[in-house]
Amino acid sequence: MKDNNDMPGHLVRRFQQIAVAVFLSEIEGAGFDLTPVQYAALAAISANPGVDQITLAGLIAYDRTTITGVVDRLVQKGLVVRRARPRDRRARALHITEAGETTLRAITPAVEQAQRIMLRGLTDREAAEFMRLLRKAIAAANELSRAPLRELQQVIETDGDAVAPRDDSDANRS
Amino acid sequence: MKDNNDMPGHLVRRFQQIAVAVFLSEIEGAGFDLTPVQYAALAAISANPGVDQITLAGLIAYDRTTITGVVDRLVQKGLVVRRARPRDRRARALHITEAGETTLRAITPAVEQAQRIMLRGLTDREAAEFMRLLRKAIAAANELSRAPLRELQQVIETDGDAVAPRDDSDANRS
DNA sequence: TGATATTGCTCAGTATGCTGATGATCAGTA
DNA sequence: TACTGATCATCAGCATACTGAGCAATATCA
Repeated sequence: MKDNNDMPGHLVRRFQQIAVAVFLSEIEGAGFDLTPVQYAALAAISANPGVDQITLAGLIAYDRTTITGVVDRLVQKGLVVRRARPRDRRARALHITEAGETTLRAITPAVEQAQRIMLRGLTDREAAEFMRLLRKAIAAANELSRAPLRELQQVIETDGDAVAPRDDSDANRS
Repeated sequence: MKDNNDMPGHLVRRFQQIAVAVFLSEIEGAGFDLTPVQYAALAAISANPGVDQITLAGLIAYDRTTITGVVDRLVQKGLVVRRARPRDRRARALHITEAGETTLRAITPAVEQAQRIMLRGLTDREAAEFMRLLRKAIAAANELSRAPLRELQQVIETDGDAVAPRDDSDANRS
C-alpha cells in the first residue's frame, strides 16, 4: 500500500495547513486580524471595485456559498461595503473602504514574509519550479472543483465607479 | 502588488480544493462515502491497530481536536471501534473492523486513481519533482503548525492485540 | 406579454481545522 | 499519601468549504 508520502493529496493538505498557520502567525505578529481567505478577497475587491459576489468568487476560486460569509466578516470589520446595484437589484456591488485600503497596504509586508517562510525549505530555484508545477497542475484540473477560477470577462456594471476591463464582444468563446 | 499566481499559499489552497473534489468524486463513483481525511485516518488505524487518538493525530498531522470528530464518524459508519485501554483509562485504543478492512481494500484503486487525476496536468517526471518539493518544503516547516507530523516512537500499549512495529530498544534515537 | 430559464444571493446541514478551556487520569515526588 | 505537572480526550466557538434548496430579479423567447 502506498504511503501518505506518495499521495499528492495528503502532502498538499499538509502544506496548506502549514501555509495557513504561517500566514495567521505573521499577520497577527503585524498586529492585524485577517485570515488568508479574507485577505485574498479584500485584495480582489480592491483591484476590482464594484464587483458582485459571484464574480469575486470566480476571481479567487471560492465557492459562492463561502463568499457570503467571508464578505460578511469583511463588512463587519469595516473593510468593505456592500451597495445595491441599480441596474441589477440581485447583485451586491462590493467596494473597499478607506480602512480596507489602509489595512491592505499595512499588511502586505507580512503577507509576503509569510510566503517566504512557508517555502523556507526550498532554494529560490526550487521555489520557482514548485510554483510553476502548482500552476500547471491547477490549470489542467481547474474545472474539477465546484469553485473553478474564472477570468474577468465583461465590464462590471457599477453604481458609478470606474471598473475592471470587460469585453462583451468575445462572449462567444467557450 | 503580487498576483495571486505568485502566492504559494493561494496556489496550494486552490490545489487542495481540487484534490478534495477529485477524491470525493472518485470515491463516490466507486460507490463509497468517505472523505480524504477519513480515509487517511482509517488507513493509519489499519496500519497501527490499538493506537490512541493523539498518536493517530500525529501520524497523519491532524489537530487533536479534529481527530475526535473524524473518529466519531468512522465509528458511526462501523469502520472503526474505540476500546478502553486497561493500562491507561484516559486513552481510547482504536481498531479497524472487518467492514473497515473491506472498505479500505475496496476503495484503494479509486484513491490511487484520484491521485493520478489531480496530477493529470503534469508529466511523470514533473509529478515526481512536485512531490519531492512538497515533501522538502513540508519537512522544513513541519513545526510551524499546531498539528505537526509525529513519527511513531514507542510501543503501543494495547488491550491484547498485536500491534504496529515498535522497538523499545532503540528508544534513544532522536 | 407570458412562460421559462438563468442568475445573484442566501440558508440549512455537514465536515474539516483551529483556539482555548475543562475533566479525567496518570506519573513523579515530597 | 498528598501535591504537582503532564497527558488523553472532549467541548464550545469560530472560519472555511461544500451539497442542495429556495427566493428574488433579470433575460429570453414564443
